[in-house]
Amino acid sequence: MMKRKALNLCIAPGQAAAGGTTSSTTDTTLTSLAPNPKPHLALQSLVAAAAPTTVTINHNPIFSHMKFRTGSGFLRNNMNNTNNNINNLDDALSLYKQMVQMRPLPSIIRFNQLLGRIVKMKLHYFAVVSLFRDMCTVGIRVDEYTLCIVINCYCLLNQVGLGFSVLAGFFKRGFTPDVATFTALLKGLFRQGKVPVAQELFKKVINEKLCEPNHVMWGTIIDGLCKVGNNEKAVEFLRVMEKRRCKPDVVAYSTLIDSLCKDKLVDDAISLLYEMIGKGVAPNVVTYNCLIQGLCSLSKWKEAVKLWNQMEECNITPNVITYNILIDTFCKEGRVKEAKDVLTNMIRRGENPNVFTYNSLMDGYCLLGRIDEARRVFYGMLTTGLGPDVLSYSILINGYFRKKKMEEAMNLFREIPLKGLTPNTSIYNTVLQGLFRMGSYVNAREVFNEMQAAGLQPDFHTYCVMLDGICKSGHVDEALQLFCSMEADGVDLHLTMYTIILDGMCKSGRFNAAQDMFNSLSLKGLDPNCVTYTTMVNGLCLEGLLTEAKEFVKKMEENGCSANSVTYNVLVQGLLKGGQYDDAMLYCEEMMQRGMTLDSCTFSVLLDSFKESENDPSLLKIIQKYSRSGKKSKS
DNA sequence: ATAAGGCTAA
Repeated sequence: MMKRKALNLCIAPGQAAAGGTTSSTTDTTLTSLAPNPKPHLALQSLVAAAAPTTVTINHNPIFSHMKFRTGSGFLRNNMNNTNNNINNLDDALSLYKQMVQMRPLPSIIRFNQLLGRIVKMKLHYFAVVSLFRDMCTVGIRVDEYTLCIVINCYCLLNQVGLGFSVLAGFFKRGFTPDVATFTALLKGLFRQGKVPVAQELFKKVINEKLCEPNHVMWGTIIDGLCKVGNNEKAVEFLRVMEKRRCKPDVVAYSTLIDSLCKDKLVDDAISLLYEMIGKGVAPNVVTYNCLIQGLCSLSKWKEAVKLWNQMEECNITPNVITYNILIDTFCKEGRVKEAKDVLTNMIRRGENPNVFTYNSLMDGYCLLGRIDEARRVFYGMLTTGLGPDVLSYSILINGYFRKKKMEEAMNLFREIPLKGLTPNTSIYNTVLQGLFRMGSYVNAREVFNEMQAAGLQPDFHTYCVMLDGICKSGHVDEALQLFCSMEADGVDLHLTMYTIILDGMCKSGRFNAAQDMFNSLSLKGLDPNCVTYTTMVNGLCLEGLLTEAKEFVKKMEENGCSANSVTYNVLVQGLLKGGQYDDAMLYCEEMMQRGMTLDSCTFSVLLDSFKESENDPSLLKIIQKYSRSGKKSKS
């Protein structure tokens, strides 16, 4: 218990890193051996630029559930073998505890290995920071590697400002930050969108010769530029790299290829593939995975299969990810049969399916309404030694809700904690949406409260599902209450949320209130989008204000927001219901010119109006036109 | 022989 106190360190803003001080950089012991004798001076302005406006670190009670395994052979077995058998945080912490008590202390390398191991778990970056702090307190002499690991963790926690404060620890200890250090910082800056600071840091690295950039650093910059959505700049960097000694490697090309694919520029991505091959850089599985994923997400899976074959010809072995991409794509296209063929193929070739594989398959079955088969996959996972994860539950629960089988869905939901899994916000969102769709308003409210009681913060989706569900179950005033309390809680009120509320108001006869709210949007700095406008057009139609509705459509186009098929359908329905058949016909013609079609709802309103109007000729014209075009598109 | 870059699901 005593030791735990030493471990249970939550970072306070002022003493963020590197043993406490952040500004005592007056170390003069740096010798001329270093490329730049005073890098800290060069970096001072950047430290300020990268600093967060407010420093907040979530208090992570990682040690509160820490269970020490005692009296077993576990720790002894791990003494000589740091890297193996450490599969979870508890194991790592136990080992750490054992290590700090050893005399003499294990070398810093062993500690670094342990920290690195925790980083690779991808979940416990803050634990690494805490352990580092403890190491400093206990008096273990950390080295450059340790500090670099900590910087990386801060960056992964989106706390690049704190990462920079670790730099002070470098200077204090007489270490010189190297290319790995700066690379980690650059990654952190890009992750938080601080592109100008990243650029400045890179400039300084070059101009002041803080280190020699290598492949990893260039790769990080290219990835960073891609991730902030600046492909052009990333290409520029690639071109600069081509002219330098440090030529782009597979990673640099693949990064860019992936980014192009994600922006649907698959053709450009493929050109880049051939370009790299032409320059003698051999693509690898990752390169092909990016391209196959890019093609698949555009539903061009036949071309994806071509690339797959090309890849095989080059003797590049597909990995789990490659198989999963194909399986997932086939499932999403409703081709579970093909997906299963890929699965069989993959097992035959000795690649083990993982949870992703089975989740995709389950999703495919659910999409086809074949819930029993989905369930069989779910339980089949257990027999292969894999455990369903929270996403597996979410998929199956969603499937049951689609089948309107609320009880099965909720039983599964209740099972999650019993299996040692922790429900996350996303699964709560699934359940809430399902419950609302079932009209189970009371249960949904309960689950919403339960979620907050469990310490889960509702996210954007949660709020949208709640607001929409409450409105659609006829409790608009309550939705407004929730909306107000969200505002009071400082929730960032997104346009979508306003649109949901506006829709609720319009559909419940509170049009004037809706109009007031709509007019107030610009004061809040929100620009209505097409959905918002359409919601209001619908509101006007419901009020019988058809002239205003037509003007509204004109107005939205003037505001640079072009009406889509939904807008027109809403307007046409309104006109039909209001008996303005000639106008309805005009708008239908406009729709045809724009390549839009009447949805089934509008069409049935059209037929109703036709009957009611005792065969109005304008309506007959529309019906004929659409029947004809319907036949044409079928043939 | 301990640190830094690319690909799967939502």
